[in-house]
Amino acid sequence: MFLFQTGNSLLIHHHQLWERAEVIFLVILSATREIPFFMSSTLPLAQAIFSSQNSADHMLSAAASVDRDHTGSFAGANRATTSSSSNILAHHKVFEDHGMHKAATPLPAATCNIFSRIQISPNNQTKLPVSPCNSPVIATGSSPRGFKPSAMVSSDIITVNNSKGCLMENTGQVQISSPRNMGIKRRKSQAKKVVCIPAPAAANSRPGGEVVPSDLWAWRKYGQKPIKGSPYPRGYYRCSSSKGCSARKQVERSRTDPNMLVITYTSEHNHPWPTQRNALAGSTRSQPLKSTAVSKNSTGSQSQKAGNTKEEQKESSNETLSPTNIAGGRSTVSASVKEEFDDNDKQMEMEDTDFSEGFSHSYKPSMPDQSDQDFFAELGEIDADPLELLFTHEFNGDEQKESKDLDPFSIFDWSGDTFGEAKKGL
DNA sequence: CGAATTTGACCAGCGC
DNA sequence: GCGCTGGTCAAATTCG
Repeated sequence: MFLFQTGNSLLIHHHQLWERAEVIFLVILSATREIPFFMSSTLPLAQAIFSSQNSADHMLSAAASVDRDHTGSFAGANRATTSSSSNILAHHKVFEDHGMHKAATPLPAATCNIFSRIQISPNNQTKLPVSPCNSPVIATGSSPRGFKPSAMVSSDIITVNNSKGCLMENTGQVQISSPRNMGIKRRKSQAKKVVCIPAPAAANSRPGGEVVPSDLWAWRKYGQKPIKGSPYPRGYYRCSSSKGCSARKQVERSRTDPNMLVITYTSEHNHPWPTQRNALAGSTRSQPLKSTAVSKNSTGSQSQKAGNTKEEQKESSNETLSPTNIAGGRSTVSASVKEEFDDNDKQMEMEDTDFSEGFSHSYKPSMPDQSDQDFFAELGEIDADPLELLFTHEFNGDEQKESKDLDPFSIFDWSGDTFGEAKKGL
């Protein structure tokens, strides 16, 4: 596990069972936003999650649970969010105050911190505190790449007690895309990942407009449909990074919490992770921020309903978030610390520790052999296909090497952005 | 002009 | 069988 403190954010890079190339956690905690951020190595999801943001000045977002050993990592990660340091205490308070339920009064979108519990499975009764509001939660109906998500939040067993939480509507029946083209019947079991993330702040001023958090894949919108029972339309996107790619995603607002976006991924990308250039080249139209639009947004009415699709979606595209955007604002890397486990025992040992104590120490320098500067300096040297790095990496205990390979900044190609510059500054 | 978005139409699954 | 609903197609439109 790596622990970074990046300005107001604490980033925990937790890779477990890396030999499966499936498990990675990134937890970013914000002192000011009080929003825990989890992330999985399920790349598109991670990207989407990672790129989501609640507001322009903080890189935050949410979580994915990927834990072959049941709830270990997930629980640990969540526990981590409740542990010490001023950041974490804030989170802890959030957990307690909300009692895992909806706040009595609606919180501003950017500070919505409703943590509910998700019951993972009949076999695994551990209840994981997960925010349906701020932490994207991923449910997978089936496992991509043969990964068995024993503790990955499984769709058909997930329950969200939070009545206003983001529902994980992944039932046994999974709707798949391209039934006509592929000659495959719909509603058959297929890889499906549901991500629940907080809608970017900009979206909140524009209800009905889907501000789709970007991932590094390029998505092209091919449809939009009003969904019965929901005032918000659902957008249909397919991967445009590669011609034959069948990856699709659906983006809609949670009907129970308009501040949340529910992104459903179906199918897998059949091509390597695109480079930033490619992703940008194939992504949605860029649209420069217009002051008029901004002012309009700033005074936007929440009463707007779905159907104002044209302008909303254009703005959606405009606000498609990128790591650069996320990194924008005040977030700077003030310190970095990483700690790594070379086996599950160590990891569990860490999880068993009192995070309220452990964190305050652990995210302080605990990398005796490598300075923060060296660490990020090495990170900067990474120039490889992050997908390949992620999915071909074998956990060999070479922590330094691994720290490079798993560098989330490299993965998300922060080069040139504020965050990247911050890294260089270290 | 190429690429992305919009949007009505079409089709298939599902429930009654 | 019929209607409803969700998912996709594709022509038209929009934008850089």
